[in-house]
Amino acid sequence: MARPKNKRHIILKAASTLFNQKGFHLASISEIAEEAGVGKGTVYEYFRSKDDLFLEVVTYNIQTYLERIEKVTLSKDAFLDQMDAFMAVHSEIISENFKATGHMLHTAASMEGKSKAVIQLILKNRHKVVDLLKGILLNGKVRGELSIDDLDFAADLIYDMIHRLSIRRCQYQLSIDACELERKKLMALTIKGIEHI
Amino acid sequence: MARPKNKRHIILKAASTLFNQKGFHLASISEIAEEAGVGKGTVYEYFRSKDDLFLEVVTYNIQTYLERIEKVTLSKDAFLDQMDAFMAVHSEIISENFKATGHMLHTAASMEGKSKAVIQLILKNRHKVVDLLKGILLNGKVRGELSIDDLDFAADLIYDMIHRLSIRRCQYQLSIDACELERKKLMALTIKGIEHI
Amino acid sequence: MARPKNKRHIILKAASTLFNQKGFHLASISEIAEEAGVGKGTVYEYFRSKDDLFLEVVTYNIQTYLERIEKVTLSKDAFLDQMDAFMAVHSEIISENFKATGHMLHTAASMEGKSKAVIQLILKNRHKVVDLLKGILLNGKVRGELSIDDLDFAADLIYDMIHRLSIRRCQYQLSIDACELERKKLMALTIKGIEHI
Amino acid sequence: MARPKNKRHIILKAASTLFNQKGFHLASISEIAEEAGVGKGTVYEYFRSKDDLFLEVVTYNIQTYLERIEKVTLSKDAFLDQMDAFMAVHSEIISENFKATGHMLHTAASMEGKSKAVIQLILKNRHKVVDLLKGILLNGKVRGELSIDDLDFAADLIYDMIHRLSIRRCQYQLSIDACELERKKLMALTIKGIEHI
DNA sequence: TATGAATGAGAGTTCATTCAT
DNA sequence: CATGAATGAACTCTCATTCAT
Repeated sequence: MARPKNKRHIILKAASTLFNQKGFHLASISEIAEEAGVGKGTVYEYFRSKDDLFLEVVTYNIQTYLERIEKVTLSKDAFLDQMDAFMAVHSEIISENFKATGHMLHTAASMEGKSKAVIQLILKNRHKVVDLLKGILLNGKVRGELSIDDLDFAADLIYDMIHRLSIRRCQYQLSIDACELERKKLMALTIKGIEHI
Repeated sequence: MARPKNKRHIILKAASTLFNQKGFHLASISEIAEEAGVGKGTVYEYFRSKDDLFLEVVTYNIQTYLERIEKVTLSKDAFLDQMDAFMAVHSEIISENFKATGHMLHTAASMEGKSKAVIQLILKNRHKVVDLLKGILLNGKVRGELSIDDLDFAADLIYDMIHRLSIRRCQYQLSIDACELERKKLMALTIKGIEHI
Repeated sequence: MARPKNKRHIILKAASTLFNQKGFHLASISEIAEEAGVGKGTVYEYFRSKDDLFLEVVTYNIQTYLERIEKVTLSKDAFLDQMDAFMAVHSEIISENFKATGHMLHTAASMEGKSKAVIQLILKNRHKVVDLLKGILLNGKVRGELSIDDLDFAADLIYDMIHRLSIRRCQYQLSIDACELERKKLMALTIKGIEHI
Repeated sequence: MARPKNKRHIILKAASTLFNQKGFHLASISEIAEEAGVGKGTVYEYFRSKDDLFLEVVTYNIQTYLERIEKVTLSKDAFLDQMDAFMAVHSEIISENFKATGHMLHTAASMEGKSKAVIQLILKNRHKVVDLLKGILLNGKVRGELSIDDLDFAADLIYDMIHRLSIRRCQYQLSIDACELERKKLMALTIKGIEHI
């Protein structure tokens, strides 16, 4: 079980890289196998089909995402440090997985059967992340750095804002400065409201 | 020139429907032709290639989007009515074009050559819509229903919020009630800020 | 019958030009119609099919060839002048119709049904030209410029030599000088024999 | 690498047969695959494209031609025997590859890019064969069976004569007798000159 | 277990031909 | 007569998947 696991992982990484670079349809099994340094047939030893491989890639990326974001945010104490860390990691991951993410969100429905599994995965992941964010906000409240009542809604909303900012950074290729500016405005706004800007 | 225009339009609609239902790669020319009730070759009488057809579909949908949203929002006077109308139409259109929209945003980069045209189209469209939204906000300010200074930033942000809400409605298949609730919270928040909720 | 004949002729010329430029398969009816300045359907008013059109082009070119070569050679008196004229015109025409000629000779068999007509045409044409050449040789003999007995064989052979030289000029893109040199050697040789060179 | 070479060769032969029978455009990859007894996709495992396959067929046939002609002519001693052998083999090969040969000579120009490679191949081949022929003539001279000075020219010319005779045999479907008669006259003539016939 | 040669369904695209106008 | 929009058969080529080794 030592080697298999390893090879499986190598293929998973290669697939993730290529789904990310070219999207689901334009990434071929041949390329993935080559990228992984294994034979084409070997891919089918570990994954039933291309759809299956894709599903596993999404699963893998989500797990990795959660692990990275948990590790980084929990290593900070202050509310704002945690928020910054969260945003930085989220943005970084979105950037790394941009095309694959886009794909998995938008054409999942056309995968028939497997799609529901993908959607379920994403929803479950979202809940976990929003929960994590809620913990950060609660921490801020406890530490007196923030005064919000509806933490559920706030967490959900802030997650969306952060996600959208990360997506836009990729889609419109925002410069780092532009990104930072938006980020600050965004933070101020979510806390104070538009009227105070 | 009497019929041609008509048939071109029929193919465009069929293509839009199928790109929407299955995404770019899974919607085949054969299917599009069948959906349009024409022969496969006829598609190529009106569009140079599948990529070209896709570009035209995006162009067409964006034009339609702008026309619909302008027409509806300009038929209202009060700020909040305009905002409601904007959100309703945007959400409706996103719902109708969900997959095609997703596709055009996420795999455009892999279309080589045509991709830039698609991205340009989308950016130009975004600017127009954000401008329209700024007009609505300005109207609210003029009417004393709203007091915001940085209209540019506010318009941009609100557009994203609305868009994200619309996307989520499709992705997570939110119920109408859940949607409405989020919408109201969103409106309140963008105006008052999280702290006031 | 005034207009039709004219339009038919225009299409024939256009088809000849394009079959010549691109060969049978790569010259499309659309292009031919465009080159002729008529509608695609019009081609089918005058010719049953593409194969039929091709057959008529070959017929037309052969007739033109015969007319040109007769006219030019009969305008000279001296044997060598006639020979030079013959070679010049033959070479010129081969050059003009290179691809179409090549095509009609080599893939005719794959045209099924029509092929036999084409081959018959070419054979009949060959006999006529060889006869014409025989006349020239006879003239030379009568004028005492040449002493050959087996005129039939000589004419046949010389025709082939001239034809091959013309073909090579096209295939290997011989310079005019190289061509002229070969031509002179050829003339000398056919008359005197290799041993005398 | 044991089997592959073999399958590649089978496909090459099948392609050669069909290009020969129907010409480049009318021989489809499906047919070639069927003739070779393999799947359509298999052809593309061994050859990048139809153009590539065609180029390889031409290369292969030229190599085979050279090998056969060298082997046969070098197995004779007497000048006339060598000449006879040369003519017989050349004629036989032309007959076998008639349409493909015709095609490669006449529509090569329309193959864009690959055409130059084909033309280069043919020219190189011609030089090799003419050299071989020159060797035969030299042999005849050395043995006192022939007295020619300009061997280069003679070899070139004789090659053309032989080629043309072979081509005519196919084009006009000459009977073996007619062919033999022409051949003898041709031999006599090239050596003695028309005037001596 | 690992491989890659073999496959064929299906993709996008072209074009000779037809026919309503 | 003249047209060109419409068609679909047939083409080249790709690629997910299988299976003998």
